[in-house]
Amino acid sequence: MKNQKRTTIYDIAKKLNLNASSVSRALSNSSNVSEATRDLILRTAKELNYKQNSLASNLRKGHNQTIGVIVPRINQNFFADVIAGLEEVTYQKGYNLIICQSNESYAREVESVNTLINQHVSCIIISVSADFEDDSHLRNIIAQGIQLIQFDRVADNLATFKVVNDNELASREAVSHLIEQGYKRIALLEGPQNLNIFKQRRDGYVAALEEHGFEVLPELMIENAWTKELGAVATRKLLSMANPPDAIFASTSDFSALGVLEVAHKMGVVVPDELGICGYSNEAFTEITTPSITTIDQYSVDMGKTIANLFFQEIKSEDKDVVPKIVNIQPKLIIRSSTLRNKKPL
Amino acid sequence: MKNQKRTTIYDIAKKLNLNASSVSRALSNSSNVSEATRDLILRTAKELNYKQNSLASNLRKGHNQTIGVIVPRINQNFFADVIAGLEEVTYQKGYNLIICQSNESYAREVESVNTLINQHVSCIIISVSADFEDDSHLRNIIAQGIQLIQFDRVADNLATFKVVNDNELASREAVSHLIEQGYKRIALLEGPQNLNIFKQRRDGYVAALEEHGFEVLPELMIENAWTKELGAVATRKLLSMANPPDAIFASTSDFSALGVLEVAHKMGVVVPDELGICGYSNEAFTEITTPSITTIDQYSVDMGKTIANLFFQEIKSEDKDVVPKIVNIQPKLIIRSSTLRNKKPL
DNA sequence: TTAATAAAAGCAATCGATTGCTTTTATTAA
DNA sequence: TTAATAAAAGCAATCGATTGCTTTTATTAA
Repeated sequence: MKNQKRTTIYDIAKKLNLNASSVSRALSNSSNVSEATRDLILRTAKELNYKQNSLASNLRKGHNQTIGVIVPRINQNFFADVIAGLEEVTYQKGYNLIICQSNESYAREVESVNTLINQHVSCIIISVSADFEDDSHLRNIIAQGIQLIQFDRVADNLATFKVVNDNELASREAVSHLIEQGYKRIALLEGPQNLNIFKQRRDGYVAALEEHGFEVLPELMIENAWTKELGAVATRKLLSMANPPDAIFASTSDFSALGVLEVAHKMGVVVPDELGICGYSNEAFTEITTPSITTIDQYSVDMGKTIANLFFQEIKSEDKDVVPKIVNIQPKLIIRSSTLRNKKPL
Repeated sequence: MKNQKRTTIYDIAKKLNLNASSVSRALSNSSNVSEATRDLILRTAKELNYKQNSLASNLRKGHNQTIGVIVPRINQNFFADVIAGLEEVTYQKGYNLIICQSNESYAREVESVNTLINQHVSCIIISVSADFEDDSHLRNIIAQGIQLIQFDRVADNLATFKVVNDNELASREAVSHLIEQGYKRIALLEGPQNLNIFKQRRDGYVAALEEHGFEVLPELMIENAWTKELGAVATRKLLSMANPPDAIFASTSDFSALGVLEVAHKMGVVVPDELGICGYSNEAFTEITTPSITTIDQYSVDMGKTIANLFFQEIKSEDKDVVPKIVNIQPKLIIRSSTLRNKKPL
């Protein structure tokens, strides 16, 4: 059973007393084969259970119908959704996806890039790891003549195609909403600032506060409160302050927001009356917590589709050098109970 | 920039006035190259930014360090977790994953199988689609000399390596738990019976009832209540019966269980006092609903690792024909508030 | 019926890396 | 210093499909 020989075009050619080139042409449905021999070849191919060897074909043709994807974690909802969206489109076009996860490790990200270069993929789609250091590996992708599309977490200094969410806008809208609901002291839970998405969310937070004439208070901005646990820790600290915040924007994730909610419950702080909570990502669970959590939808599956379409429609089809382009997807604030309180007169 | 030539071993050989075979041997670190020339070659390779062409290498060597994966949906938590587990192990071994989603369509599953055969992957890991029809495409994988591992949703009649959960046991434990909590009329929400996992869960349900001397009532077994919406519809119907159930086991998914919970809330049925609810899969949200939902953990990430290890340790290493083996993973009943009521004396 | 043209099929090189075998070079033994 | 041996390097075929070019066969025009 093992290592048995597969049927090749030579087997078919031999059986029919033809040349392999005719078999190849018949199978690829190109010209210069008579109707009769084509039929014969196709029938024989089926009979011998012939399957093309894509390795050989791709090697000869000099391109590979494969796209590489590198994400921090495959089983994080946002990335799983993006990948599902990507697959949906690439499948239609007959392309395969090779998927790697960096596990938030820069070293592993670099290794994955190298593997994908070796595989001669025609495009690499990447969202960088949390401990992203420098972009030399990304530059190497371009140097090897492979298309590069960055998404979500992108390296700012590198001019490539990018598909991102307008994190600053979303953040600004979320904070503005909190202000409109009458919250006065709004805390921010932040992610690592070496990732541009978190910088942008902070920028949006600051912009909204300033826009409404609020003071920006460093003591209300907690770095690295990414997970549920860290969100909980940060909340405990914030709510124990002499002058505690009356709203917390967990700009890192909904998981962080969930940590906030649980601590509030435990400390007997009523949400949304005494504390407003806003998360980020529109995870499925935000709809079913008590109260449900206000959050930001990133249209992740659509983002995947957008990325794939960008490749097929704008990058691949062009022979001339294409000008890198940034697609900015408008995220949407989903207002739920955790921030909806009747506005009290001032 | 486009279609530029990459550095090959011939470029290196030419530059150093050597033969390509020496370059190849130096790069693969095999014998018959002097220390001096090896160093020279490695230095030059780095200098010219040489990257191996895996297509050519794999074609020549006759095997491909790639594993194909086909799942119904990439962004369904269970499958995303399994894939993450797979990737974790295959990455360590220098293997790549090509990932396809069937979108629960049999036709697409067949197509994906063919693509992966063409890619000459060394193994295909599959969980079949909901409208699985027959296993000829799977037999074809074997006929082409490619290893096949089925997981979770498997084709029973085909003897291959399989990694599954003991669905019957899990189901029996869940129903037994409900009975122990004093529930008397336990309804079952079922999935399509052409998938063996759902058949097994039904079997476990029936077995538990019979074990405890309960009657099996067909009117309490609702087919095709897979999603949250269908779970809600089924619940509405069940709770409107003259003699409604006092517990619902949503054996299809936690989403279905969530549908049950929401309808119960709306109809003013108190959970767990008047209605016990048990789901399946241990989705993240089951922990944070009110009340939290009793469910079954499938150890999905571990399952992925188990599958990958099976390939590397038992299948790949053996040269003799290996005997297919079924690995049965013990799922775990996670008891939460939705089924915990104080047992009332009969 | 012959010549001109078009269609069909074959030839051979190619994509890039690998590897069994042979030849050349370097090292050790006689 | 020469012969025997070992190490290093080169030669050439190979993996399977593709494709520009040439040759053969079939078709149409003269």
